[in-house]
Amino acid sequence: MKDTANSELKDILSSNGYSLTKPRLVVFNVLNREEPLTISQIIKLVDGKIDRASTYRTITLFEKLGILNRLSFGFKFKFELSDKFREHHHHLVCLNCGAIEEINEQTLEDFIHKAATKSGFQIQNHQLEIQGLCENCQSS
Amino acid sequence: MKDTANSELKDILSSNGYSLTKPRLVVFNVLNREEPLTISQIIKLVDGKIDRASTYRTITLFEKLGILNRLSFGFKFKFELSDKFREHHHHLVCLNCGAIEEINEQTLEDFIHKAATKSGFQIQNHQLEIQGLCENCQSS
DNA sequence: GTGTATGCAAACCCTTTGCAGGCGC
DNA sequence: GCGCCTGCAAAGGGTTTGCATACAC
Repeated sequence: MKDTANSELKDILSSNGYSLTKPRLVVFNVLNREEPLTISQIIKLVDGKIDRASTYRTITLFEKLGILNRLSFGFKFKFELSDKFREHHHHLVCLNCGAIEEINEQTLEDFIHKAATKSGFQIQNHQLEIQGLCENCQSS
Repeated sequence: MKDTANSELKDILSSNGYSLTKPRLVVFNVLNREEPLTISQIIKLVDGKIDRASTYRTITLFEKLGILNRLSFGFKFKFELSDKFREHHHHLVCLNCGAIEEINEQTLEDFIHKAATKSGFQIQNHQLEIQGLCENCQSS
């Protein structure tokens, strides 16, 4: 699975004229293991291995190539690998404990597409984030 | 309509122990007239009238009091007045010309609530953003 | 070997904070 | 009149950029 992901990454890079370098691999592997991360979390996780500036440049490039998605979590942006590497999904974010749960509902997806198409719009991408209280935090 | 909005604003402020001051009115009026704005757009629009620091403080306060919502638009946050002042809706953002269209579909809302509740989650808020091409830009 | 990517360091910009004076109630 | 709010200016962080060296192909 990991190997598949790495060769997929290499394909995307080289078909766009970029090479697979150490910083790019390091950032990719961090994102491949963890839940959505803020830039500063990514910088901390790769600290000592690669320079901050390279981390920023890599994230910018990955976003341009559609390798990762930028999500808004409350008042911060977080990044996670795109649908090319992970199944398409949305997030339930608990406002109390910060837990992040994924939801994946085909009927919901269909509805979103239907609603947008109705306005003559041609969908390329969408994000849905839901905030509230998870089951554990409702009782407290 | 504008007057209604202004008195509604005053109510929210005073019932929370805050007063209606010039900077707060200026920022509110800018948001009441325009489509979603980034912080730097807001700062530019109120430049000369109020200080940057006050703009930041006002936006922070408004967000805390639920007067405005923070939205993620691509790689920036934008702000617009909350459901208290505008009907609840979502956005269709054109990736080519940047046009922002609003959609408002009750069935979609119901579906989002149903999908989240299924996981035992108690919804408090949600955001949906859809990117693609608007009707005009599809032909070019 | 050639051209791109990295690391380093400095510059830049956005945002926050402390404080004295001014304004809302 | 009292206490909160603003403007100013400075500090603090996060992000970007230029350039010489190192690496990928």
